[in-house]
Amino acid sequence: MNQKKQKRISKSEWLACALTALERAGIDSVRVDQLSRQLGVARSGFYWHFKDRRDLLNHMLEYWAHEYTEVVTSNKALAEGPAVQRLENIMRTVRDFELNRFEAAVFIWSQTDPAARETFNRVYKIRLNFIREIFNELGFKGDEADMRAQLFMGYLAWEYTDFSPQSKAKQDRLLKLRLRLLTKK
Amino acid sequence: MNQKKQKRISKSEWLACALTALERAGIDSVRVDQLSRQLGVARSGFYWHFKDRRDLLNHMLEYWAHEYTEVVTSNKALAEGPAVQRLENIMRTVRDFELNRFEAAVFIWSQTDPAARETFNRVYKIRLNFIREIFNELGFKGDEADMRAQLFMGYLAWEYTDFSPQSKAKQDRLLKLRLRLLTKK
DNA sequence: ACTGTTCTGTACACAAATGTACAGTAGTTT
DNA sequence: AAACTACTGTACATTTGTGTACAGAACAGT
Repeated sequence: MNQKKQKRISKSEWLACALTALERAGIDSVRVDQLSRQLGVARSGFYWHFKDRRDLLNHMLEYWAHEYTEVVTSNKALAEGPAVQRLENIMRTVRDFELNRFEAAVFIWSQTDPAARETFNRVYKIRLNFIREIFNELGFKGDEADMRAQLFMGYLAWEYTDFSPQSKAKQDRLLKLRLRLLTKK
Repeated sequence: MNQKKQKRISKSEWLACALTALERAGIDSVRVDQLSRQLGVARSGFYWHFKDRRDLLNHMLEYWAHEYTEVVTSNKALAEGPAVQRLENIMRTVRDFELNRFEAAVFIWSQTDPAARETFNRVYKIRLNFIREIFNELGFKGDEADMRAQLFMGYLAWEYTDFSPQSKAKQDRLLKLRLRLLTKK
């Protein structure tokens, strides 16, 4: 009955908890102290998994760069079909899996942390090239392709703020309209 | 020679310093302690101007809502001319005065602070209505107007991240192209 | 020169976060 | 069952930040 089951928190659980804090309140709120309290364990366990707080931050960057970019740019399923269809798939994937939920936090983070800045810039180059490539395929070249890729990316990054909450049905209609406009000659 | 001129820091200087910190590293980095060190004075002066840290935060919200929204929505100069011209003026004003420099920080702030959330939502409704109105004038109605206003706003908010640094000349060409696309029937 | 207002420095009490040391417990492998 | 790995709790030293108390300097108006 009263077997005192000891809580055991794995490395990835510490990471997940840290990422949630990052999303909610920015990198400065990612505190070892608070994470341990949220997980209901003592702080010391943290230092078994990570050398120190900095070590955790580096792991977070690595995770973000991989899970929130390569998942799109290296997804076979998203590389098939006609160009317009691929753009739509990307829009839906980002929305459905909330792949943009760390954008603002990581951007702000990148303004003061050189490591974050390096990762952020690298990831954004990859993403932008990836999208521009598709617009090139659609026949847009030079400035015209750059403009559309940036508009597409910029909107996608900011969309998560949900600045204008609306029904799923309406979201869907707007997505379609947006796609049509962005690919219009 | 050695007249010890005492530094005197006004309320608005504390505010400005706090806003810079907000922009650079988010609301959690706005620390009375650090502000005082950056200003080169003791912490105590702060408590003459503000009741406590919370009081400062409220002033920051008020300042942001006013200076970074009403300055656009209540600007007579921006309310003149044909609709397309007005959109271009807004785009240029936002870019030239960097009116979007607090967007990410305030958004993240709004996720944990009810007061910030209230201000953020209020400001975004005003902005969105303001822009949609112009698209309505251009003949876009319903979903079509909503989509364009959101795309316009979303991009504008995210543009400041400067995720793809480019020459002034190119920025200008892209702005023109973007305006044409967003207002295309 | 006098007076009140505006602002600053020093000192104190307290809370929150970091990192280290070390002993110990819970599973896993041999 | 012994040994090993993976983890946890308690305790401690240090740093950083908040807010209060209070004495006093700088300035503006009379």
